Amino acid sequence: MTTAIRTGPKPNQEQDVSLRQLDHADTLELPVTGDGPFNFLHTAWKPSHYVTGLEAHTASRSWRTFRVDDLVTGVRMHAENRLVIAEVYTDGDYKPEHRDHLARRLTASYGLDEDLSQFIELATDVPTMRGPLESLSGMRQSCPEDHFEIAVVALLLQHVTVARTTQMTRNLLTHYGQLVRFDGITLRAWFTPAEIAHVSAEIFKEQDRLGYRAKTLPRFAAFFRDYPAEELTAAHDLEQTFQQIKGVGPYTAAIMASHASRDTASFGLDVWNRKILARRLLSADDAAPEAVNHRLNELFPGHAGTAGLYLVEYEYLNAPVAPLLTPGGDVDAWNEALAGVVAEPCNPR
DNA sequence: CACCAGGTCCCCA
DNA sequence: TGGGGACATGGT
Repeated sequence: MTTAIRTGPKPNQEQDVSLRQLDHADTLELPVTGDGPFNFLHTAWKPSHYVTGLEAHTASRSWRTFRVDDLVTGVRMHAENRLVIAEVYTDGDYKPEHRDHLARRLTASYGLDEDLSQFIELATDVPTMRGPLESLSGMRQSCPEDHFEIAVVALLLQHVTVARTTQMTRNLLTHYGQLVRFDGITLRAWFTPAEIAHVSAEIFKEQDRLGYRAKTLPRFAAFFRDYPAEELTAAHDLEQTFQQIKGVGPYTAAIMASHASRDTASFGLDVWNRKILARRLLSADDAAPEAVNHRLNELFPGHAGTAGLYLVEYEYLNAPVAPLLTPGGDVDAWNEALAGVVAEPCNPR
C-alpha cells in the first residue's frame, strides 16, 4: 500500500451548515480477496437506491463520505481489476488508526473479502437468474452505512413514498449532518448518534417532518451510542436482536442484518421488492412474504439475500432511481444543487 | 377531500 | 399466533 498520511492537528470546526473543504490525506489500495467475480460499478452504485447526497457515482468513479469516529472523511474510489484504489480526504487530524479503521470499513462495506462463488454456482442453475447474472455478475452487497446509519435509512423508508423518504433524509442531513467538498464534488455526511443525542422527538417531528417515526430516532441514537458494531455482527440471531429496538420490525431488522451485518441469508422484503420477487420466483403479481421468503431460501440456501439483491437491482437497472452522473455537466449541476442547501432556510414547510 | 405510501405497534379474539 | 386499525405527513 502506498502511504501519504497527513498528520498535524487542525482546529476543531464549529458545527454548522457551512461547506467544509476536505484535503487529501491518504491513498488506500484495497485488494479484492474474496473468491468470485468483482464488478466495481455495480458494487458501488445500486440502481434501486434513492438519492441521499451522501454519495455520487459516474461509470468509473465513486465518491462517498464516511464518519470515522468523530472524523469526517470523503473517499474517491475507482478500481483497477481486483484492486480498489481509495483516495481519502479529511479536514481533521488523520491518524494511522484512522487509516486502519477506514481500510477495514471500506473492505467490509463493499464486500471485497467476501466469497461470491457459492452464490454464483447456485444461481447458474436457476433460469430466472440468467439476466441478472449476465448484467450484474461480480456485484457485491454495498453498505457504506454503519448499523446506526442504515437503521435510520430503513426507518425513513417505512410506509412512505420514496419522495418523502428523500425529503426526511434531506432534512436530517441538513440539520444535523455536514456538507463537505473534496476532489471536485460536494456531498453530505452523516451525523453520529452522539450528535443527535440532545435532539428531542418533538423537534424531529416539528422541524424534520418525521411524523410518527420521530419517536424512534432518539431510541436509535441511544441504542447505538453505546453498542459496539462488533457485537452487532456477532449476535446469534441478528434479526431478533435488532427487533428489540422499538420501531424496528422484520423489514428494518433484515435491512440491518443483510446490509450492515452482511448476513447473505437475510433479505428485507418491502412491498416493492416483494412484488418483484413474486414475479420472478413465483410467476405471480404478488405473494405473501412467507411464500416469497420460502422460495428464495429454497433456491438459494444461505444466499437468499444475495439472490434478492441481484433480482431487485436487475429490475431497476434500466430505470435507476438515482442515475449515474456523467463526468462533465452533471457533476457541476449536482454540486450546485447541494451548495444551494447552505443558503436555504432550515425549516421549509 | 378522500385515499394511500418501499412498516410497525398494539390490541383483541 | 394472527388479523385489523392507528399512526404523521404530503402527494394525487
